[in-house]
Amino acid sequence: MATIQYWLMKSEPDVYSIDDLKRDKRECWEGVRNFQARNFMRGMQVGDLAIFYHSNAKPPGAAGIARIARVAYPDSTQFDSSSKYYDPKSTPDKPRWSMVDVAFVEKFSRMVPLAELKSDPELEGMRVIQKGSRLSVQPVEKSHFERVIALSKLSRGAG
DNA sequence: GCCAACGTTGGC
DNA sequence: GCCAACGTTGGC
Repeated sequence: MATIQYWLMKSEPDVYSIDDLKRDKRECWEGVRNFQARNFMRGMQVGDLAIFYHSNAKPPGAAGIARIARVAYPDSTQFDSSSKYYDPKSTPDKPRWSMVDVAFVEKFSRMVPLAELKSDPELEGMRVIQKGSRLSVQPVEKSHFERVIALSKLSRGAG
């Protein structure tokens, strides 16, 4: 059995939240328009786990867990001129952008705010807590992934 | 709303 | 290939 990889995927909850994924159970992760983030998605395997992160939220933070349900395939919105994700430089025979499908795993009983991720010594070096980090899809170390889950199970201030 | 960070584009 | 201009992300 292959070792699974761990990821963090950002979404603005006003656009698509962990509650939306809980309702939908499974959804395609459309709209990634950054090459580095796209390349990370192309490295994902079915069964990989991702922290579902709420960006541009009050407060921003880790909101739950999703599982990769389908490996990367062309993002159809890039060919749709009515979509805000339309990319006129992309053609169906040479698609620029990919997406994966993600499935709902869990919504944290307590979302872990970014400020708390930043203040946790065990999460030192995690990409999402670095100043100016804009990457919307990023790999996460297993120890960091497990630590975020552990934090979600603590009541604030406990421990 | 502000603005720092940083990715992309395009002129040269 | 350089780099300035521009657009976007995203915390605060």
